[in-house]
Amino acid sequence: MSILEDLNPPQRAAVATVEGPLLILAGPGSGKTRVIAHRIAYLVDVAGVEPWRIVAVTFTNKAAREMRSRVEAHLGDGARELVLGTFHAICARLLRVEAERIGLSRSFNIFDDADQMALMKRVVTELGIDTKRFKERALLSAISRAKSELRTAEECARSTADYFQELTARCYERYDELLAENGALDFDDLIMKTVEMLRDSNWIREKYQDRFLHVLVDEFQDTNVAQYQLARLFAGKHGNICVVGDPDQSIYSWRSADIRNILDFERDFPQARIVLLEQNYRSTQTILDAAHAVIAGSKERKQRSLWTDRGAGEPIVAYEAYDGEEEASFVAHEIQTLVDAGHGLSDFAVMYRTNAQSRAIEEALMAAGIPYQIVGGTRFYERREIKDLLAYLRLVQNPFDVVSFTRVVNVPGRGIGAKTVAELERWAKELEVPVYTALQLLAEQEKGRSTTTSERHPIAPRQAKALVAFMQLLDDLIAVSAKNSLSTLLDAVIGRTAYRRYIFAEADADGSGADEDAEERWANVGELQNVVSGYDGIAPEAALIRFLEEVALISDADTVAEQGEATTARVTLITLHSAKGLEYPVVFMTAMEEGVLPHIRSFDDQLQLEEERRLCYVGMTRAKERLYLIRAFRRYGMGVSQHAPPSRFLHDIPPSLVVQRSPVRDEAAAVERGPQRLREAIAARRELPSSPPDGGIEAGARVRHATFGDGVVVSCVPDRDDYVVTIAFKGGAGIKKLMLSMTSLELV
DNA sequence: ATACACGCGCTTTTT
DNA sequence: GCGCGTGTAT
Repeated sequence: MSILEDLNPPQRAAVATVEGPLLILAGPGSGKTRVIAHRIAYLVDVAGVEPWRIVAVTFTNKAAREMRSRVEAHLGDGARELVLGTFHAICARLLRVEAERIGLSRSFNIFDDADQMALMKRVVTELGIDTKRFKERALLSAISRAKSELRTAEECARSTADYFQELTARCYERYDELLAENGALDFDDLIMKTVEMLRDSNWIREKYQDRFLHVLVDEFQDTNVAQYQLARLFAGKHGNICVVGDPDQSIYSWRSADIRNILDFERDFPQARIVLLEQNYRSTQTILDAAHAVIAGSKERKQRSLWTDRGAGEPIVAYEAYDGEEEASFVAHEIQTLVDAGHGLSDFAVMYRTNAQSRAIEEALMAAGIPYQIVGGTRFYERREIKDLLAYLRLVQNPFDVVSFTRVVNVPGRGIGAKTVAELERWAKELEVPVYTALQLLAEQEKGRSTTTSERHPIAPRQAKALVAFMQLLDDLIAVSAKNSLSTLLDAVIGRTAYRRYIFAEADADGSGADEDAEERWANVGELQNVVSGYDGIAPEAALIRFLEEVALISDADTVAEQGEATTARVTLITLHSAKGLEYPVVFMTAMEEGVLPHIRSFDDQLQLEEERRLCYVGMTRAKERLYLIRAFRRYGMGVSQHAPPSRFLHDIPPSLVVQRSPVRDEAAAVERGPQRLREAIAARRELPSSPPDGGIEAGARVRHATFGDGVVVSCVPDRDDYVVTIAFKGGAGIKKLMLSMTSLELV
């Protein structure tokens, strides 16, 4: 039985326990992905289960692709028939198959974040909601939370505890109505509608329960209530449900992920077998010990351990830079040093808490000539030109999509302003028909036909003419789509709208420098044509549906270059959230400061603080060989520069695992930065009270710093919840004065 | 209808 | 320090 051969005993149990419910608690680097792939192969090869009877859910599309290719290694072409994907992708597929039976259009569009916002804007305007007090974002996320707990608008309306909830319920109802009118579903709908479908239709439920003999869910700690219900529904008949997760890596509670699912699983399936994977094959013992020290600070955590036989390895490097800029250049410099020592560029990942932090790192890497890739950030499919063209394609698939309609009805400009659109919408509402239907009526009237059957439209002749032309364009495109490849359709969109001319004409109007921008945007259009050509083998109608679906469900993490992929080697820049599930030989975690990690918005909530801690743990456990924990002494935020105290998580790491470094140790940098620090220290002394503050250190006191050695205090001033102390140190080249955090000092 | 200028609010994390 | 949205001028 070659499938079980190179597995350790718990892994083997996880693979070969075929019948009944199974909970696998898998620590970071414990070979979880491998176990799942082997398990699927085992089910097929040894237990004789047909691949199409297995449904496996992953967290990202990339994980699904990876899983499929791993299973392929065992099963060959049989892997094709597996139902394998994210919850969202699998649900979208099922809903399309069953669409007619549940009163859904088969060509529904999937609304992404921006589409949802656009729709919500309409809702709040319609309902006259004060968006100063109640943000669309907040209302949307309340609705999303409700949907992820399978609560309908009606149910929300029945139990409102305060005004915000009442408002949410009202918005929810209207928002859903608008989605339906637009022939669209949002992300949460994909899950919720599938659950409702399986719950309400005995026939459909039995069909899938009979079909799915085995259900697997990866990253179970990050599923929400609706997703868990769905998994249970799938497994409702045979009860062969296997979930894999790690409560310590639960970092998506803000997206309604619910750790309680793990506890509920044990309750819902009391006979469940539990397997613990605790041997780590990824990191050095030093990295594991440090990560463990951080996560052990978490309350209400079941004691678990993690071990490796890989040896201690390099100590962790803790680096205090002066500011964000210096932090970034340290990263660049360090990467260069390690590259010179033989590392490849793809060995490195720089991780940060917020996307905004990537900027500084990016600039430093660029200046150093180090190639990099940013995961997430401004995504390709969020570029204006791409969204425009996608909106045309979406209109072709579903002309009732008002969000896409308003986006491109006047792009490129064709004399149809907001007022005209509003007029058209009002008329449509009056006739109680969708906007697209109103447009068709208007076109007929303009052609002089059937003026008697409906009320005369209120649009001025010139605008009416423009609208008719737009509808003609749309209808032509729909005709093209019926019997041509996706490429031909996209080319038709670009050609018929003169999109290239539009891009360059817009650049001209803007003035200097914009030409490059236009070139880049046109290149993006070319890239989209490239992507689309990958769908040309598929039948025209199916190709459009599939392409739009895949684009809608694409995620940040999906854009990480896969290992062994034939691209040029690059350093990876990535958020801690997106980094989950990945590993790199060398990891830099930046901005290890109070307010960033943990993030300031989590300060007043114990549960959120715990999640920040887990986020830190996730980041640390990505590292295989070397881990850098970097912070800056002062950092810019919202226009001002402030002193940033070190992250509380750093204090949890035993000092014996860490080597402290700072620019003064790295002498070249010290010479450069010394005078600037001194200037700022003097400036600070002028602005702030100079008397020794309560709880501070008297001027003249002798202190010790881990990096700089012994020194004498020049001044000590309060700065937020710490003191900034200016100290004169005896350095090799005379006396240096530095500003430091008081917490980093020791009195001697 | 389009173009530009100013002011406000804000920044977690994303399928 | 920035992007977005609103308001005003052409």
